[in-house]
Amino acid sequence: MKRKNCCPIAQALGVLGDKWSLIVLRDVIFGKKRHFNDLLASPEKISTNILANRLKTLQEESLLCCCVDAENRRSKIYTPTEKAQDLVPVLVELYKWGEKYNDEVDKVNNQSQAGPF
Amino acid sequence: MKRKNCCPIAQALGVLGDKWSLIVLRDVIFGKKRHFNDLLASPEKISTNILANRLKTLQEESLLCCCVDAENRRSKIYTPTEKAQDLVPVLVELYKWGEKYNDEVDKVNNQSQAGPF
DNA sequence: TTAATTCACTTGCAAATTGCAAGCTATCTG
DNA sequence: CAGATAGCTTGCAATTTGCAAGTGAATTAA
Repeated sequence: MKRKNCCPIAQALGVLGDKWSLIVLRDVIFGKKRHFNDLLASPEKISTNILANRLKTLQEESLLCCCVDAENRRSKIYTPTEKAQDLVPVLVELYKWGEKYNDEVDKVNNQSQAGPF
Repeated sequence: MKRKNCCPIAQALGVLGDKWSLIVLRDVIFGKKRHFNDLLASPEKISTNILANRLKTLQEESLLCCCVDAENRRSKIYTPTEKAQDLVPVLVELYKWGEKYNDEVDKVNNQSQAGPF
């Protein structure tokens, strides 16, 4: 989605406003995951074609860089750029908000359903 | 997207991780827009069916509440809840990131294209 | 040295979501 | 009563997503 001449929030969402980009960046930045299969293994269960597509677009947006593992040439190493590291405050605020509100939803759900789920 | 038993970032993105939800919230929170047509008029050009759908889901997520305008009964007033107001830090960090990086892209684009765009 | 395994994808296809245009209903204004 | 207006809804094509299976090169195991 092109968002020329828009406010910075809209411009940021043009890159990050989808279901998976920030999950991948979370794993690369906080989880220090570096390989395709590491990222596949996250509990959110991204599928292989979507992950491949996100890795491509995140490289195009200069958020990730990719190099071949010197010790295992079939393996690629994805690392976050400074531009990606600068998303840490966004991820932290999202974390705090999610923690505050979505855990409350879980509490309510848990209260209405007896049993240890 | 259901994200039970996930990290707070994934839970937050389950609600906010799409192209339009945070744009609508930006307009309601910062732009103080309160009516359907105000929200339609944003430069990002959301379409009517998508806006109606977002307003519905944002109400279901307790991010917006809706009441009928007492002075004009065909008009509805959408207001942000405290849960939505608590997204201000997220929006601010997104704004700062977008300002830092996407304006740079504009600069580069403008340099390569002569003329006052 | 050959066979199986692993890594990082790619492909095919069905389902869901998005975007555009048009229409619709209730209310309000002249 | 005739538009105009606010807030949608509907239809439909295009794009995106999600699942499963397959591919090819590199590596490891027998």
